[in-house]
Amino acid sequence: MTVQTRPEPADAAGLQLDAYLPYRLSVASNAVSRLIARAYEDRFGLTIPQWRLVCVLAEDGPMNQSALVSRTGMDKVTVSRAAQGLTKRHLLERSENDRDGRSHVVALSLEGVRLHAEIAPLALAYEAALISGLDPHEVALLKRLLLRLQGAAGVLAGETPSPG
Amino acid sequence: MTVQTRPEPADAAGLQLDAYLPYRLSVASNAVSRLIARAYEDRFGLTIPQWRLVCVLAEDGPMNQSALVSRTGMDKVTVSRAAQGLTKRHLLERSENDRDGRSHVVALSLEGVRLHAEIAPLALAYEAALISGLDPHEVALLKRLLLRLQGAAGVLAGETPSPG
DNA sequence: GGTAGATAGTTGCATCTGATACTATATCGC
DNA sequence: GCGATATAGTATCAGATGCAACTATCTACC
Repeated sequence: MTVQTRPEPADAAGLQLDAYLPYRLSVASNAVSRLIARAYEDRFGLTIPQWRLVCVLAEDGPMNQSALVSRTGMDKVTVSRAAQGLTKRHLLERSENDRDGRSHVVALSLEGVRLHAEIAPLALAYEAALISGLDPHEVALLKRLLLRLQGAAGVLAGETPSPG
Repeated sequence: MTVQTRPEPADAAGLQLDAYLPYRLSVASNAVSRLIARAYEDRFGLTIPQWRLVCVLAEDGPMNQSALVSRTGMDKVTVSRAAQGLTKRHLLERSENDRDGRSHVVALSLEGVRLHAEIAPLALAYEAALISGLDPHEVALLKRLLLRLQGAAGVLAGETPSPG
């Protein structure tokens, strides 16, 4: 019953895992994410979702959680939990939104701003190390292509096309 | 205490999440993975790790699990569980390795080969849809860059540099 | 040839993740 | 204003993931 498939069936001849884009993408992303996640976790006790919230709030200023959801593309549950964790550490502050009793406005605290300023150079250093030796315009193209893939995946999944 | 950070601290000025490569990579990979995972799960009841094992075994023929680990880069626990799931569905067969009592040789069953031949065209169609409209040599470059990033991440994480 | 350390693979556990269900508030239509 | 529906956010549960510990076997060295 066991089959020695050196020569694979004709139908499947075109498929090689190593050259399969979703595979390459996933493996590369996992490697990079693991690296980054470990750095933030070990040195600052931050998860990736938490770090993303900090970044967005530092860039764009206070907003409510649903704005964070659409801004980061993360699940609302993920955002909620990340915000809770950060609030517990007083890196975030949540104030009542008097225009809408359901939502709260989330903002970085002074300490949160300080942490962001501390991590940002490290984050940039990691990026620089990852792309060292690459042509800058190759990097730009890479980012464009990633956005493109993200958009295509969203469309194929039946989402309303938002990115790309 | 709450801080309105429209103009961010100078240190962090260079960091924009949207342009941050690890972020772009993660978001794109998640979007693509979700799409693919759902397709395989819904239509064939396969997880991504299971599908990878099927691919590798179809390409390279029978091998033991540790070979699958190094070939796919997945954790040995992930490989073990994926192999168990596939074996339960009789898509895989495991035979004793008389040269080494610890390991078993894992091979696709006839049914597994059939399933692979059935899914492969779908997998290729997804890839084609994702990259439609892209210049083929851009795609080639993309794959090269992803390998490069994977290798750089591994090196930075202190692994012995294997890929790239 | 027997013991120490390496390797193959599994199990247990702690964590992360996302889908679903739920509460509270807001908005729309009448 | 009042009821139906939508939205903000949280809680709960199921599944995936990976690390660490474990068992079994193999290899090396004395």
